[in-house]
Amino acid sequence: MQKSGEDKQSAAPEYHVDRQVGFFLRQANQRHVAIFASAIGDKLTTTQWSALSKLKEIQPCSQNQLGRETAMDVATIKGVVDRLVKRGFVATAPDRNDGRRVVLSLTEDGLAVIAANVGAALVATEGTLAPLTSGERMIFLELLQKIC
Amino acid sequence: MQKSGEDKQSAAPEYHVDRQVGFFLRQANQRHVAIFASAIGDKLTTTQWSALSKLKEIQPCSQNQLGRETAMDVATIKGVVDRLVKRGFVATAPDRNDGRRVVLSLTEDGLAVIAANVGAALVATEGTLAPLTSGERMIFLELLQKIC
DNA sequence: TTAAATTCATTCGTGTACAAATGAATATGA
DNA sequence: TCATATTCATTTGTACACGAATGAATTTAA
Repeated sequence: MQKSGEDKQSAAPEYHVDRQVGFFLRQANQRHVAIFASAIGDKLTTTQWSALSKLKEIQPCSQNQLGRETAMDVATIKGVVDRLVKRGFVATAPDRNDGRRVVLSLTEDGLAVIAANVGAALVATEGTLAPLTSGERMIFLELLQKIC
Repeated sequence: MQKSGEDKQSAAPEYHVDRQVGFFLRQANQRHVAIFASAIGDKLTTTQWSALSKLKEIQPCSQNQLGRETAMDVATIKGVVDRLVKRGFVATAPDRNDGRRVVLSLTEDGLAVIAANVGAALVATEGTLAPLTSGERMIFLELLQKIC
């Protein structure tokens, strides 16, 4: 007896990696990162841009909190923040009320890079969604959010 | 005069990173990688699985070709293949007709891990798409492919 | 209040991901 | 044929991404 759902004559069940969501998600992300890199003018990565933009919204805040808000691991956000500090976009200071925390804030230069690149960031978003009509974009974004 | 499209009273134009496609794509991919990791039984990453599965389809082939078929950089596919060779899933051999190439093929163990994990890979796909109805899944996959 | 649990930041190790440079081998065209 | 271009694989350097472990600081609950 054959299990239902398998091919007749016990042919190998078909499996194609290149038809799985994961395969597409990885590539879609790769494409967006590439588009973003070519659109942005100050050598900022997508994650660095996320950290800067989010920090502008919620500053001052701790490193781990910024990581949580941007979906980055503690180890990941540390590296990202370190590089932004090194470039002078983010400033760190000890928290008076909590000896564990490092308080992050944007510097003048940090605010300036953000202002200078918001347009490019929007261009990157536009470029990534370019293959879709405006109707498709709305549907896509809605469904994409559901699987986050 | 104000540029059309901006807010009245020269309020700062709104920009939210956490509403951009890139932000969602990164997270969706992260979630899928996590689901895949917990579903798979042999400590295989999503990229390693892609390489193994694709190699089964097109073997024997060169390293760079496998990279192209799986959307991996030459440097990336090298690292992935090296780890698979080290674990005994992939075998390498010099190409008689082309002195530059390294011919890749699956070993017995390689074929075995694939067979042992196809089910888990499908479970991972299912888990990633779980928040969507079957109708939504079809639409989502179609649109996702368009932006790859 | 004090012991246990939690949070914060850091570090280590492994694994993608890609730009750029290199050298060897092959393919192309004048 | 022979110089040019292309392809292949490798290496270096930088940047995410996360598990796991550590130690210090703060919270909590008994």
